[in-house]
Amino acid sequence: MDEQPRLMHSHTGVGMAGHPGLPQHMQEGTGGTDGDGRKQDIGDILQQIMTITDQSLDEAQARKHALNCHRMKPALFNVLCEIKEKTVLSIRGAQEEEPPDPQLMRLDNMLLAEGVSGPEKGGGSAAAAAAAAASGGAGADNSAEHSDYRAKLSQIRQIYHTELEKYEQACNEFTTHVMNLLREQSRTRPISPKEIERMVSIIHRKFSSIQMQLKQSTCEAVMILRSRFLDARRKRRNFNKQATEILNEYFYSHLSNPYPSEEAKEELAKKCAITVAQVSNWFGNKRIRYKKNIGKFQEEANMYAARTAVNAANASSHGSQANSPSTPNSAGETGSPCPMPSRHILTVILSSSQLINTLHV
DNA sequence: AGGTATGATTCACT
DNA sequence: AGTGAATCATACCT
Repeated sequence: MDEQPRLMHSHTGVGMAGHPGLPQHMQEGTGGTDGDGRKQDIGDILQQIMTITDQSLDEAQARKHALNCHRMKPALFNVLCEIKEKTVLSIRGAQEEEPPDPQLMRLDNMLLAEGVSGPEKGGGSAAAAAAAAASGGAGADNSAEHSDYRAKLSQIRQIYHTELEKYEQACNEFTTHVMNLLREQSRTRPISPKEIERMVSIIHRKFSSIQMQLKQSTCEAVMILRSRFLDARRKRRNFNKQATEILNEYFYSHLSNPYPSEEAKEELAKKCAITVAQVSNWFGNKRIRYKKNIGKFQEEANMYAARTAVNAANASSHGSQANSPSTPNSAGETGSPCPMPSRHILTVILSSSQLINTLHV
């Protein structure tokens, strides 16, 4: 039992000499007239604590109760809390109150912008709308894709919120559990409310780092979704054969001036089931590629010229109009209807189209 | 796998 | 705003 005075000494030593801000009740104990009596009290308590594990459960329970009711218990408790505060906990204290994490803020902003967090938007995210506008207006095929996009986005949103709720619930449950545990333990070991508070903040920090991971993976999922659904370049599909033929037919029948008017573009777009912007793109590409390599397109040009001629001949023989979009045609177009036998038309048009081709360099 | 075709994008120009 | 030119990124073909 000679360990007891040593313990005593160490506690009083650290608490009083090393820490001038010690509570009044303990300061009195150092040199007061009843100092010996209080020393005796504390020694008594400590001895009871040291031997409590050797006792039977009932005995220990009774002793615990007796200890809790001891008149010196609150004082000892306070001192031990304070010592703990000034030694172990003060080291961790420095890293508290960190500023809001910029990365977390970025993630939050992005989730908000994409419509994952925050209030649900009825018409999809702003990003989706912007992407739709950028890709040349609302095409007929676009709307289907966007509804698919929205469905997938809301799926992500739902998962995100479910997980977030789960984490929050788990965090609250765990915090309550730990707080109860610490409160319970604070009866037998020195745990100050401040320490409980600190523990709670540690738990919250841990859980918020898990939340950050969730946010990060949600952001990644949204990015992948966006790139898959909204980046038109990635989603490039060749126009169907019929659409290409309609466009080519127009192009080669207006080879001298392959610049469809706005109305003509709209008509072509309608016929081909593509957007006006796509028609413009197509003509832009076609003009430049044709000009760059006329030789390569010669055969194609002849083929379409012939086809247009046949159409024209058929149309004239049936007394009806040709089936091509109305356009501001310039003089000398190859596809103008004329009352000639189709065979003659064919040869004339073939040669005229070749002539135009050669002039068009 | 590599080459070619093709639709989209970007930028400069008018 | 419309266009030409260059370029990108994917689809398609061999």
